[in-house]
Amino acid sequence: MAPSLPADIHAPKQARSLESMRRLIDAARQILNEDGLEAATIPRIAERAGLSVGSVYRRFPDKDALLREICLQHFLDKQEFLSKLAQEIPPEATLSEIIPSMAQGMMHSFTENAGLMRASIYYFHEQAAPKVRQKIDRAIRRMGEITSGILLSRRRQINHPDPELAAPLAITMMSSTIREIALYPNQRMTSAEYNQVASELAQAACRYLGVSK
Amino acid sequence: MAPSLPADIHAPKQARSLESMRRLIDAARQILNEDGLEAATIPRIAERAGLSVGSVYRRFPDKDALLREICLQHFLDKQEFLSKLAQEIPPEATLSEIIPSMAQGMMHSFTENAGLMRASIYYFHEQAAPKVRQKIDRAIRRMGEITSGILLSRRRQINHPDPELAAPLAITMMSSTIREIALYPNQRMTSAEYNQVASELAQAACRYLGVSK
DNA sequence: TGTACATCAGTGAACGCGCGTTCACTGATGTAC
DNA sequence: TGTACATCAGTGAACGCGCGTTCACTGATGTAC
Repeated sequence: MAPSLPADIHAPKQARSLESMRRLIDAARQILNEDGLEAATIPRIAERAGLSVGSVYRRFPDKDALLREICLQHFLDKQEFLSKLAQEIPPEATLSEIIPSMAQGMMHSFTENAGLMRASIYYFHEQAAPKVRQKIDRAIRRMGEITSGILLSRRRQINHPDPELAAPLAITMMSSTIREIALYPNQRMTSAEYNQVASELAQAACRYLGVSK
Repeated sequence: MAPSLPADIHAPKQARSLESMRRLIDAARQILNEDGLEAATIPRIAERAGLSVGSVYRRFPDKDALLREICLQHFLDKQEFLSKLAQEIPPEATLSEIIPSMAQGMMHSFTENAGLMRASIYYFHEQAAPKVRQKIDRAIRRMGEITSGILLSRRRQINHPDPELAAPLAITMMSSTIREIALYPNQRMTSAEYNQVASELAQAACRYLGVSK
Protein backbone atom coordinates (compact mmCIF):
# COMPACT_ATOMS: atom_id res chain seq x y z
CA MET A 1 0.00 0.00 0.00
CA ALA A 2 1.04 3.58 -0.52
CA PRO A 3 3.14 5.05 2.26
CA SER A 4 1.32 8.38 1.89
CA LEU A 5 -2.33 8.49 0.89
CA PRO A 6 -3.97 11.12 -1.33
CA ALA A 7 -5.67 13.98 0.48
CA ASP A 8 -9.19 12.79 -0.33
CA ILE A 9 -8.75 9.45 1.40
CA HIS A 10 -9.28 9.50 5.15
CA ALA A 11 -6.29 7.96 6.83
CA PRO A 12 -7.29 5.41 9.48
CA LYS A 13 -6.79 6.56 13.07
CA GLN A 14 -7.26 3.27 14.81
CA ALA A 15 -5.60 -0.09 14.30
CA ARG A 16 -9.04 -1.59 13.72
CA SER A 17 -9.83 0.69 10.79
CA LEU A 18 -6.39 0.26 9.27
CA GLU A 19 -7.12 -3.43 9.13
CA SER A 20 -10.52 -2.73 7.56
CA MET A 21 -8.98 -0.51 4.95
CA ARG A 22 -6.46 -3.18 4.07
CA ARG A 23 -9.29 -5.69 3.75
CA LEU A 24 -11.24 -3.31 1.51
CA ILE A 25 -8.31 -2.73 -0.82
CA ASP A 26 -7.45 -6.43 -0.90
CA ALA A 27 -11.05 -7.33 -1.71
CA ALA A 28 -11.27 -4.77 -4.50
CA ARG A 29 -7.93 -5.87 -5.87
CA GLN A 30 -9.00 -9.50 -5.91
CA ILE A 31 -12.26 -8.73 -7.65
CA LEU A 32 -10.51 -6.56 -10.24
CA ASN A 33 -7.94 -9.25 -10.83
CA GLU A 34 -10.41 -12.12 -11.11
CA ASP A 35 -13.52 -10.58 -12.66
CA GLY A 36 -12.55 -7.20 -14.07
CA LEU A 37 -13.63 -3.62 -13.71
CA GLU A 38 -17.34 -4.15 -14.23
CA ALA A 39 -17.58 -6.67 -11.43
CA ALA A 40 -16.07 -4.25 -8.94
CA THR A 41 -19.24 -2.76 -7.41
CA ILE A 42 -19.33 -1.31 -3.92
CA PRO A 43 -21.75 -3.95 -2.58
CA ARG A 44 -19.52 -6.75 -3.88
CA ILE A 45 -16.33 -5.20 -2.59
CA ALA A 46 -17.82 -4.57 0.84
CA GLU A 47 -19.20 -8.08 1.05
CA ARG A 48 -15.91 -9.69 0.06
CA ALA A 49 -14.14 -7.55 2.68
CA GLY A 50 -16.66 -8.60 5.32
CA LEU A 51 -17.82 -5.04 5.85
CA SER A 52 -20.96 -3.04 5.25
CA VAL A 53 -21.50 -0.77 2.29
CA GLY A 54 -21.41 2.38 4.40
CA SER A 55 -17.98 1.68 5.81
CA VAL A 56 -16.42 2.06 2.38
CA TYR A 57 -17.42 5.71 2.43
CA ARG A 58 -15.74 6.32 5.77
CA ARG A 59 -12.37 5.91 4.02
CA PHE A 60 -13.02 6.81 0.41
CA PRO A 61 -15.02 9.83 -0.78
CA ASP A 62 -16.47 7.78 -3.62
CA LYS A 63 -16.07 4.60 -5.60
CA ASP A 64 -13.70 6.16 -8.08
CA ALA A 65 -11.19 7.09 -5.38
CA LEU A 66 -10.95 3.45 -4.32
CA LEU A 67 -10.43 2.08 -7.80
CA ARG A 68 -8.09 4.91 -8.69
CA GLU A 69 -5.95 4.22 -5.64
CA ILE A 70 -5.60 0.56 -6.59
CA CYS A 71 -5.00 0.99 -10.31
CA LEU A 72 -2.65 3.93 -9.90
CA GLN A 73 -0.67 2.12 -7.24
CA HIS A 74 -0.36 -0.92 -9.46
CA PHE A 75 1.31 1.17 -12.15
CA LEU A 76 3.44 3.19 -9.76
CA ASP A 77 4.68 -0.01 -8.13
CA LYS A 78 5.74 -1.28 -11.55
CA GLN A 79 7.53 1.97 -12.25
CA GLU A 80 9.36 1.93 -8.94
CA PHE A 81 10.37 -1.69 -9.40
CA LEU A 82 11.70 -0.90 -12.84
CA SER A 83 13.64 2.12 -11.59
CA LYS A 84 15.41 0.02 -8.97
CA LEU A 85 16.11 -2.73 -11.46
CA ALA A 86 17.59 -0.23 -13.90
CA GLN A 87 20.09 1.00 -11.34
CA GLU A 88 21.35 -2.50 -10.73
CA ILE A 89 22.49 -3.07 -14.29
CA PRO A 90 26.28 -3.20 -14.35
CA PRO A 91 27.77 -0.56 -16.66
CA GLU A 92 29.72 -3.14 -18.59
CA ALA A 93 26.61 -5.17 -19.49
CA THR A 94 26.01 -5.30 -23.24
CA LEU A 95 22.74 -4.78 -25.06
CA SER A 96 22.74 -8.36 -26.26
CA GLU A 97 22.60 -9.36 -22.61
CA ILE A 98 20.31 -6.59 -21.40
CA ILE A 99 17.58 -6.75 -24.04
CA PRO A 100 16.67 -10.42 -23.52
CA SER A 101 16.34 -9.94 -19.78
CA MET A 102 14.27 -6.83 -20.38
CA ALA A 103 11.89 -8.92 -22.45
CA GLN A 104 11.73 -11.61 -19.79
CA GLY A 105 11.08 -8.95 -17.17
CA MET A 106 8.26 -7.45 -19.20
CA MET A 107 6.71 -10.85 -19.73
CA HIS A 108 6.82 -11.52 -16.01
CA SER A 109 5.42 -8.11 -15.21
CA PHE A 110 2.40 -8.66 -17.46
CA THR A 111 1.66 -12.28 -16.59
CA GLU A 112 1.62 -11.84 -12.81
CA ASN A 113 -1.76 -10.40 -11.80
CA ALA A 114 -2.73 -10.19 -15.45
CA GLY A 115 -6.34 -9.48 -14.52
CA LEU A 116 -5.44 -6.52 -12.35
CA MET A 117 -3.23 -5.16 -15.10
CA ARG A 118 -6.05 -5.56 -17.61
CA ALA A 119 -8.52 -3.86 -15.27
CA SER A 120 -6.08 -1.03 -14.57
CA ILE A 121 -5.57 -0.43 -18.27
CA TYR A 122 -9.32 -0.34 -18.84
CA TYR A 123 -9.75 2.03 -15.94
CA PHE A 124 -7.19 4.47 -17.26
CA HIS A 125 -8.43 4.34 -20.83
CA GLU A 126 -12.14 4.45 -20.17
CA GLN A 127 -13.00 5.86 -16.77
CA ALA A 128 -10.17 7.85 -15.28
CA ALA A 129 -10.52 11.63 -15.03
CA PRO A 130 -8.14 13.63 -17.26
CA LYS A 131 -5.94 14.55 -14.32
CA VAL A 132 -5.48 10.93 -13.34
CA ARG A 133 -4.88 9.92 -16.92
CA GLN A 134 -2.20 12.55 -17.16
CA LYS A 135 -0.54 11.12 -14.09
CA ILE A 136 -0.49 7.63 -15.50
CA ASP A 137 0.64 8.83 -18.91
CA ARG A 138 3.59 10.42 -17.17
CA ALA A 139 4.39 7.17 -15.36
CA ILE A 140 4.22 5.20 -18.60
CA ARG A 141 6.36 7.75 -20.39
CA ARG A 142 8.82 7.63 -17.51
CA MET A 143 9.13 3.86 -17.87
CA GLY A 144 9.72 4.34 -21.56
CA GLU A 145 12.43 6.86 -20.84
CA ILE A 146 14.15 4.62 -18.34
CA THR A 147 14.23 1.62 -20.64
CA SER A 148 15.09 3.65 -23.73
CA GLY A 149 17.79 5.36 -21.68
CA ILE A 150 19.38 2.03 -20.91
CA LEU A 151 19.62 1.33 -24.62
CA LEU A 152 20.79 4.82 -25.58
CA SER A 153 23.50 4.88 -22.93
CA ARG A 154 25.04 2.06 -24.96
CA ARG A 155 24.61 3.89 -28.20
CA ARG A 156 27.83 2.62 -29.70
CA GLN A 157 26.42 -0.90 -29.70
CA ILE A 158 23.46 0.33 -31.76
CA ASN A 159 23.74 0.28 -35.50
CA HIS A 160 20.68 2.17 -36.71
CA PRO A 161 20.68 5.53 -38.52
CA ASP A 162 18.48 7.15 -35.88
CA PRO A 163 18.97 5.62 -32.42
CA GLU A 164 16.77 8.27 -30.76
CA LEU A 165 13.86 7.03 -32.85
CA ALA A 166 14.75 3.36 -32.83
CA ALA A 167 15.36 2.85 -29.12
CA PRO A 168 11.88 3.88 -27.86
CA LEU A 169 10.28 2.09 -30.77
CA ALA A 170 12.13 -1.11 -29.97
CA ILE A 171 10.88 -0.83 -26.39
CA THR A 172 7.29 -0.17 -27.51
CA MET A 173 7.55 -3.09 -29.89
CA MET A 174 8.57 -5.48 -27.15
CA SER A 175 6.15 -4.23 -24.54
CA SER A 176 3.09 -3.96 -26.81
CA THR A 177 3.60 -7.42 -28.20
CA ILE A 178 4.25 -8.97 -24.84
CA ARG A 179 1.26 -7.18 -23.38
CA GLU A 180 -0.97 -8.43 -26.18
CA ILE A 181 0.18 -12.00 -25.76
CA ALA A 182 0.17 -12.00 -21.97
CA LEU A 183 -3.11 -10.18 -21.34
CA TYR A 184 -5.27 -11.35 -24.21
CA PRO A 185 -4.13 -14.84 -25.13
CA ASN A 186 -6.18 -16.47 -27.90
CA GLN A 187 -4.88 -19.82 -26.83
CA ARG A 188 -3.38 -20.69 -23.47
CA MET A 189 0.37 -20.89 -23.50
CA THR A 190 2.78 -22.69 -21.22
CA SER A 191 5.36 -20.66 -19.37
CA ALA A 192 8.05 -22.21 -21.57
CA GLU A 193 6.25 -20.79 -24.60
CA TYR A 194 6.00 -17.40 -22.94
CA ASN A 195 9.74 -17.50 -22.38
CA GLN A 196 10.35 -18.40 -25.98
CA VAL A 197 8.19 -15.53 -27.20
CA ALA A 198 10.08 -13.12 -24.96
CA SER A 199 13.37 -14.40 -26.24
CA GLU A 200 12.30 -14.15 -29.89
CA LEU A 201 11.09 -10.59 -29.36
CA ALA A 202 14.39 -9.68 -27.77
CA GLN A 203 16.08 -11.05 -30.83
CA ALA A 204 13.83 -9.03 -33.09
CA ALA A 205 14.65 -5.89 -31.13
CA CYS A 206 18.39 -6.63 -31.30
CA ARG A 207 18.26 -7.18 -35.04
CA TYR A 208 16.23 -4.01 -35.54
CA LEU A 209 18.68 -1.96 -33.51
CA GLY A 210 21.59 -3.58 -35.22
CA VAL A 211 23.04 -4.91 -32.00
CA SER A 212 25.90 -7.23 -32.82
CA LYS A 213 26.04 -10.68 -31.30
CA MET B 1 -24.21 -3.81 -43.44
CA ALA B 2 -24.39 -7.60 -43.38
CA PRO B 3 -26.03 -9.14 -46.41
CA SER B 4 -27.61 -11.79 -44.18
CA LEU B 5 -28.67 -10.96 -40.64
CA PRO B 6 -28.46 -13.27 -37.64
CA ALA B 7 -31.65 -15.18 -36.80
CA ASP B 8 -32.40 -13.15 -33.68
CA ILE B 9 -32.59 -9.86 -35.55
CA HIS B 10 -35.95 -9.16 -37.21
CA ALA B 11 -35.33 -8.33 -40.81
CA PRO B 12 -37.22 -5.22 -41.92
CA LYS B 13 -40.24 -5.90 -44.14
CA GLN B 14 -40.92 -2.40 -45.29
CA ALA B 15 -38.70 0.19 -46.90
CA ARG B 16 -39.50 2.54 -44.03
CA SER B 17 -38.17 0.19 -41.39
CA LEU B 18 -35.10 -0.68 -43.40
CA GLU B 19 -34.25 3.00 -43.35
CA SER B 20 -34.89 3.13 -39.60
CA MET B 21 -32.64 0.16 -39.01
CA ARG B 22 -29.89 1.79 -41.02
CA ARG B 23 -30.31 4.93 -38.96
CA LEU B 24 -30.16 2.94 -35.73
CA ILE B 25 -26.98 1.16 -36.71
CA ASP B 26 -25.39 4.34 -37.96
CA ALA B 27 -26.26 6.15 -34.75
CA ALA B 28 -24.87 3.37 -32.59
CA ARG B 29 -21.74 3.18 -34.71
CA GLN B 30 -21.16 6.92 -34.42
CA ILE B 31 -21.61 6.90 -30.66
CA LEU B 32 -19.28 3.91 -30.29
CA ASN B 33 -16.71 5.60 -32.49
CA GLU B 34 -16.87 8.97 -30.79
CA ASP B 35 -17.63 8.22 -27.15
CA GLY B 36 -16.99 4.53 -26.60
CA LEU B 37 -18.88 1.53 -25.33
CA GLU B 38 -20.16 3.04 -22.10
CA ALA B 39 -21.80 5.93 -23.88
CA ALA B 40 -23.80 3.60 -26.10
CA THR B 41 -27.05 3.40 -24.14
CA ILE B 42 -30.39 2.61 -25.77
CA PRO B 43 -31.91 6.04 -25.00
CA ARG B 44 -28.91 7.80 -26.53
CA ILE B 45 -28.81 5.60 -29.59
CA ALA B 46 -32.54 5.98 -30.20
CA GLU B 47 -32.36 9.74 -29.78
CA ARG B 48 -29.43 10.11 -32.18
CA ALA B 49 -31.31 7.98 -34.70
CA GLY B 50 -34.40 10.14 -34.30
CA LEU B 51 -36.47 7.20 -33.07
CA SER B 52 -38.14 6.19 -29.86
CA VAL B 53 -36.68 3.74 -27.39
CA GLY B 54 -39.29 1.10 -28.12
CA SER B 55 -38.51 0.94 -31.81
CA VAL B 56 -35.05 -0.43 -31.10
CA TYR B 57 -36.69 -3.55 -29.71
CA ARG B 58 -38.73 -4.12 -32.84
CA ARG B 59 -35.51 -5.00 -34.66
CA PHE B 60 -33.18 -6.23 -31.98
CA PRO B 61 -34.09 -8.65 -29.20
CA ASP B 62 -31.90 -6.73 -26.77
CA LYS B 63 -29.13 -4.17 -26.53
CA ASP B 64 -26.40 -6.77 -26.80
CA ALA B 65 -27.62 -7.95 -30.20
CA LEU B 66 -27.29 -4.43 -31.59
CA LEU B 67 -23.77 -3.85 -30.28
CA ARG B 68 -22.73 -7.36 -31.23
CA GLU B 69 -23.94 -6.86 -34.79
CA ILE B 70 -21.91 -3.68 -35.16
CA CYS B 71 -18.71 -4.85 -33.50
CA LEU B 72 -18.74 -8.25 -35.17
CA GLN B 73 -19.38 -6.71 -38.55
CA HIS B 74 -16.52 -4.30 -38.07
CA PHE B 75 -14.12 -7.19 -37.58
CA LEU B 76 -15.58 -9.34 -40.32
CA ASP B 77 -15.34 -6.43 -42.76
CA LYS B 78 -11.66 -6.08 -41.92
CA GLN B 79 -11.15 -9.78 -42.46
CA GLU B 80 -12.91 -9.76 -45.80
CA PHE B 81 -10.98 -6.72 -46.94
CA LEU B 82 -7.74 -8.41 -45.97
CA SER B 83 -8.66 -11.62 -47.77
CA LYS B 84 -9.30 -9.77 -51.01
CA LEU B 85 -6.11 -7.78 -50.62
CA ALA B 86 -4.11 -10.95 -50.05
CA GLN B 87 -5.30 -12.45 -53.32
CA GLU B 88 -4.14 -9.43 -55.25
CA ILE B 89 -0.52 -9.78 -54.28
CA PRO B 90 1.46 -10.80 -57.35
CA PRO B 91 3.30 -14.10 -56.84
CA GLU B 92 6.61 -12.55 -57.75
CA ALA B 93 6.39 -9.86 -55.06
CA THR B 94 9.17 -10.15 -52.52
CA LEU B 95 8.87 -9.97 -48.75
CA SER B 96 10.92 -6.80 -48.65
CA GLU B 97 8.16 -5.22 -50.74
CA ILE B 98 5.21 -6.96 -49.10
CA ILE B 99 6.05 -6.44 -45.43
CA PRO B 100 6.25 -2.63 -45.58
CA SER B 101 2.91 -2.36 -47.31
CA MET B 102 1.44 -4.79 -44.80
CA ALA B 103 2.56 -2.45 -42.05
CA GLN B 104 1.09 0.56 -43.84
CA GLY B 105 -2.14 -1.33 -44.35
CA MET B 106 -2.33 -2.23 -40.67
CA MET B 107 -1.68 1.35 -39.67
CA HIS B 108 -4.46 2.54 -41.94
CA SER B 109 -6.81 -0.15 -40.70
CA PHE B 110 -6.34 0.91 -37.08
CA THR B 111 -6.35 4.68 -37.55
CA GLU B 112 -9.57 4.88 -39.56
CA ASN B 113 -12.51 4.68 -37.15
CA ALA B 114 -10.08 4.18 -34.29
CA GLY B 115 -12.84 4.74 -31.75
CA LEU B 116 -15.04 2.03 -33.22
CA MET B 117 -12.11 -0.34 -33.25
CA ARG B 118 -11.35 0.46 -29.63
CA ALA B 119 -15.00 -0.02 -28.66
CA SER B 120 -15.17 -3.31 -30.57
CA ILE B 121 -12.10 -4.61 -28.81
CA TYR B 122 -13.54 -3.67 -25.42
CA TYR B 123 -16.81 -5.30 -26.32
CA PHE B 124 -15.18 -8.57 -27.27
CA HIS B 125 -12.85 -8.67 -24.30
CA GLU B 126 -15.28 -7.55 -21.63
CA GLN B 127 -18.88 -8.08 -22.59
CA ALA B 128 -19.27 -10.57 -25.39
CA ALA B 129 -20.76 -13.97 -24.63
CA PRO B 130 -18.36 -16.93 -25.01
CA LYS B 131 -19.94 -17.98 -28.29
CA VAL B 132 -19.44 -14.53 -29.80
CA ARG B 133 -15.91 -14.33 -28.46
CA GLN B 134 -15.16 -17.68 -30.09
CA LYS B 135 -16.40 -16.31 -33.38
CA ILE B 136 -14.20 -13.27 -33.18
CA ASP B 137 -11.20 -15.29 -32.01
CA ARG B 138 -11.63 -17.36 -35.13
CA ALA B 139 -11.74 -14.25 -37.30
CA ILE B 140 -8.60 -12.87 -35.68
CA ARG B 141 -6.83 -16.18 -35.99
CA ARG B 142 -7.89 -16.34 -39.64
CA MET B 143 -6.36 -12.95 -40.29
CA GLY B 144 -3.18 -14.16 -38.64
CA GLU B 145 -3.17 -17.23 -40.85
CA ILE B 146 -3.67 -15.21 -43.99
CA THR B 147 -0.87 -12.78 -43.25
CA SER B 148 1.48 -15.45 -41.91
CA GLY B 149 0.64 -17.51 -44.98
CA ILE B 150 1.80 -14.72 -47.22
CA LEU B 151 5.14 -14.74 -45.47
CA LEU B 152 5.47 -18.51 -45.32
CA SER B 153 4.65 -18.96 -48.99
CA ARG B 154 7.91 -17.08 -49.56
CA ARG B 155 9.78 -19.20 -47.10
CA ARG B 156 12.97 -19.19 -49.09
CA GLN B 157 13.32 -15.47 -48.52
CA ILE B 158 13.16 -16.07 -44.77
CA ASN B 159 16.36 -16.72 -42.91
CA HIS B 160 15.23 -17.78 -39.44
CA PRO B 161 15.75 -21.24 -37.91
CA ASP B 162 12.00 -21.70 -37.33
CA PRO B 163 9.88 -19.83 -39.89
CA GLU B 164 6.66 -21.42 -38.60
CA LEU B 165 7.27 -19.72 -35.27
CA ALA B 166 8.79 -16.52 -36.58
CA ALA B 167 6.22 -15.63 -39.24
CA PRO B 168 3.17 -15.36 -36.96
CA LEU B 169 5.26 -13.67 -34.31
CA ALA B 170 6.47 -11.07 -36.78
CA ILE B 171 2.86 -10.39 -37.70
CA THR B 172 1.77 -10.13 -34.08
CA MET B 173 4.70 -7.84 -33.42
CA MET B 174 3.70 -5.45 -36.15
CA SER B 175 -0.02 -5.49 -35.45
CA SER B 176 0.23 -5.21 -31.65
CA THR B 177 2.64 -2.33 -31.84
CA ILE B 178 0.68 -0.51 -34.50
CA ARG B 179 -2.53 -1.07 -32.59
CA GLU B 180 -1.00 0.30 -29.42
CA ILE B 181 0.30 3.38 -31.17
CA ALA B 182 -2.80 4.00 -33.28
CA LEU B 183 -5.49 3.34 -30.67
CA TYR B 184 -3.89 4.61 -27.48
CA PRO B 185 -1.54 7.42 -28.44
CA ASN B 186 0.17 9.13 -25.50
CA GLN B 187 0.95 12.06 -27.70
CA ARG B 188 -0.76 12.98 -30.93
CA MET B 189 1.21 12.04 -34.02
CA THR B 190 1.10 13.40 -37.54
CA SER B 191 0.27 11.02 -40.34
CA ALA B 192 3.86 11.32 -41.52
CA GLU B 193 5.00 10.04 -38.15
CA TYR B 194 2.51 7.20 -38.34
CA ASN B 195 3.95 6.28 -41.70
CA GLN B 196 7.45 6.36 -40.34
CA VAL B 197 6.51 4.09 -37.44
CA ALA B 198 4.93 1.63 -39.84
CA SER B 199 8.00 1.66 -42.00
CA GLU B 200 10.34 1.16 -39.05
CA LEU B 201 8.25 -1.75 -37.80
CA ALA B 202 8.35 -3.32 -41.21
CA GLN B 203 12.10 -3.02 -41.12
CA ALA B 204 12.21 -4.63 -37.69
CA ALA B 205 10.09 -7.51 -38.97
CA CYS B 206 12.31 -7.94 -42.01
CA ARG B 207 15.44 -7.99 -39.91
CA TYR B 208 13.90 -10.45 -37.47
CA LEU B 209 12.87 -12.79 -40.26
CA GLY B 210 16.22 -12.40 -41.95
CA VAL B 211 14.70 -11.06 -45.14
CA SER B 212 17.48 -9.86 -47.39
CA LYS B 213 17.36 -6.40 -48.92
C1' DT C 1 -60.24 1.18 -58.53
C1' DG C 2 -62.16 0.92 -53.90
C1' DT C 3 -62.71 -1.06 -49.48
C1' DA C 4 -61.90 -4.05 -45.34
C1' DC C 5 -58.72 -6.20 -42.86
C1' DA C 6 -54.20 -8.00 -41.28
C1' DT C 7 -49.76 -7.06 -40.43
C1' DC C 8 -45.88 -4.05 -39.75
C1' DA C 9 -43.67 0.08 -37.69
C1' DG C 10 -43.20 3.25 -34.24
C1' DT C 11 -44.52 5.76 -29.67
C1' DG C 12 -43.52 6.96 -25.00
C1' DA C 13 -44.94 6.32 -20.33
C1' DA C 14 -44.07 2.94 -16.98
C1' DC C 15 -41.66 -0.90 -14.69
C1' DG C 16 -38.07 -3.36 -12.22
C1' DC C 17 -33.35 -3.54 -11.20
C1' DG C 18 -28.82 -2.75 -9.40
C1' DC C 19 -26.00 0.72 -8.79
C1' DG C 20 -23.60 4.61 -6.00
C1' DT C 21 -24.44 7.17 -2.14
C1' DT C 22 -26.44 8.96 2.35
C1' DC C 23 -27.65 9.12 7.12
C1' DA C 24 -29.47 8.30 11.66
C1' DC C 25 -27.94 5.17 14.59
C1' DT C 26 -25.07 1.76 17.66
C1' DG C 27 -20.88 0.28 19.43
C1' DA C 28 -15.72 0.65 20.18
C1' DT C 29 -11.74 3.19 21.28
C1' DG C 30 -9.08 6.91 23.05
C1' DT C 31 -8.50 10.84 26.38
C1' DA C 32 -8.78 14.05 30.30
C1' DC C 33 -9.10 14.54 35.05
C1' DT D 1 -7.32 3.26 38.67
C1' DG D 2 -11.90 4.79 37.56
C1' DT D 3 -15.24 7.55 35.22
C1' DA D 4 -17.27 10.81 31.76
C1' DC D 5 -17.04 12.37 27.46
C1' DA D 6 -15.50 13.04 22.62
C1' DT D 7 -14.24 11.00 18.66
C1' DC D 8 -13.73 7.17 15.55
C1' DA D 9 -15.54 3.01 13.20
C1' DG D 10 -19.04 0.49 11.37
C1' DT D 11 -24.18 -0.72 10.26
C1' DG D 12 -27.82 -1.36 7.00
C1' DA D 13 -32.12 0.45 5.47
C1' DA D 14 -33.40 3.93 2.35
C1' DC D 15 -32.89 7.19 -1.50
C1' DG D 16 -32.36 8.83 -6.24
C1' DC D 17 -30.79 7.75 -10.66
C1' DG D 18 -30.25 5.94 -15.23
C1' DC D 19 -30.36 1.93 -17.28
C1' DG D 20 -32.59 -2.00 -20.16
C1' DT D 21 -36.92 -3.53 -21.22
C1' DT D 22 -42.09 -3.91 -21.79
C1' DC D 23 -46.64 -2.94 -23.45
C1' DA D 24 -50.99 -0.88 -24.64
C1' DC D 25 -51.67 2.03 -28.04
C1' DT D 26 -51.72 4.84 -32.68
C1' DG D 27 -50.61 5.20 -37.32
C1' DA D 28 -48.74 3.38 -41.86
C1' DT D 29 -48.40 -0.05 -45.25
C1' DG D 30 -49.54 -4.10 -47.75
C1' DT D 31 -53.11 -7.50 -49.43
C1' DA D 32 -57.37 -9.84 -50.90
C1' DC D 33 -61.53 -9.49 -53.28
